[in-house]
Amino acid sequence: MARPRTPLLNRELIRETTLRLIDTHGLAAVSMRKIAAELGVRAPSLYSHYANKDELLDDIGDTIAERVDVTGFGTDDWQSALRTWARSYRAALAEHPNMVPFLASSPGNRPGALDAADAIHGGLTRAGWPPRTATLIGASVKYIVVGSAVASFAGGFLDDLDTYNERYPHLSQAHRLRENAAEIDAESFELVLESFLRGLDLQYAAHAPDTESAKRRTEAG
Amino acid sequence: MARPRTPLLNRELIRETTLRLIDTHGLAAVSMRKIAAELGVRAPSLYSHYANKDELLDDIGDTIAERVDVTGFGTDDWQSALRTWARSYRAALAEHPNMVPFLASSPGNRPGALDAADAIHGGLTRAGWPPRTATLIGASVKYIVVGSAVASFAGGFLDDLDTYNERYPHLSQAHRLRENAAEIDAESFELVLESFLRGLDLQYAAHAPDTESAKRRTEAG
DNA sequence: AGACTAACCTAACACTGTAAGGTCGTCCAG
DNA sequence: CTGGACGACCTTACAGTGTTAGGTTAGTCT
Repeated sequence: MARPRTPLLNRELIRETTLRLIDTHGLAAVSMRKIAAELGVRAPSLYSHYANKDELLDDIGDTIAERVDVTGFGTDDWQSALRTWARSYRAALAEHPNMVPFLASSPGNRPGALDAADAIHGGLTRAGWPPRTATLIGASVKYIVVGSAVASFAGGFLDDLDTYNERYPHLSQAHRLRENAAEIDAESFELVLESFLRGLDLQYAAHAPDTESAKRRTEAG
Repeated sequence: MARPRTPLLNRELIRETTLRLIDTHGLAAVSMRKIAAELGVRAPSLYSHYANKDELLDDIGDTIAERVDVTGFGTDDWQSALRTWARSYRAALAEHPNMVPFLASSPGNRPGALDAADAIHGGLTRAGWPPRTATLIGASVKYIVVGSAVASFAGGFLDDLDTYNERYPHLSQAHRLRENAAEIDAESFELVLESFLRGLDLQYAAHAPDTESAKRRTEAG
């Protein structure tokens, strides 16, 4: 075969096929040859559409990052906006857990990420946070989201639970993991996010005293 | 050469050489052949000491994890213990940033991690937290630490800063990154950790009312 | 002394990402 | 309508990967 009448491949098709393979078989098990095979094609043909494997993975990463919602920073109060951002961010990562290691270790300078960072920083400063603090808050929430995705219980924890119950008595209560690991992950994420926001709210009064939240806190204290 | 008079290799030597190579050249650039070359030996010889590459990397991960300090859970109050744990954990990861992607994606069932989890869980329950909540708090702090290591600003962010200043006005203040990226990472980590602990403290009264912290909060409220 | 094991070696396998260059279909300029 | 450029596939091949098999010899144990 040489050039086919109608193209067999395009970026979207390659992207979706690859993501499906990653989701089902894991990141490490996916090679250019296997992607090509799944598409009924030979590996070098993929290079007509992507310069190399990293560019393909980056592109997949971009499509995942598109589902992150930062619109709240234009409309809602800063706490709600952070919540919306964090939850949609976590949901996007949790949808493709096998991509998380790649997303986490690739530098954070994908195009959408900068738009998002700008929206977040703008929203927080408009809400009264000093620019430097806005940067720190943005990084903090990112830590929480990425940490919850990377250090997930669900991402393989204990294989033979029974042996541990004797050796680690304090953990016995925490077990029956694996079945409810996803639940623990979800609850931990909510706990750390909400506790962080509450702790942050206490600090808000000092920075932006002319707001609802600050007033509430001042009256209460 | 066959078997040498005195062994050229041992696990510690291999481990430290490999870690040094990872620290200086990055995880991806380190292969069994390069490790062997650095040791004046051929790659297959390494398999006399480690079953495979993952076992070697796991061993390195264990030595890094040994520097995590969970002794506070036996002596200090729960907040101080969490702080000590989180900071020493972060410091251990920050010492070898190139190992973080591997540590993060490898399952959390290394031997030391279970001892640590047991100590943490035990300390929190003794302090009055319900077992389930203790699990969630442990996971939360882990998220913060791992997230701060993985999503680090210092781990390569912006390459050409100048172009961004025009396109992303809200970020302009956040810049001069790269040079003070490590500083932002450190401050963000402290912010998220301390805010989380403060938010958590508010919740403490409801669970364990007979403690100093709860009393303080009750009197204040 | 003889057997066994340990620690190195060489050679080789299957696999990886990717470069070079061939073939032919499509499209556009003259 | 034709010629050339380009695009999308192909085969072939290269360097590098983790790892296995099997050889050789030094040290250790009976």
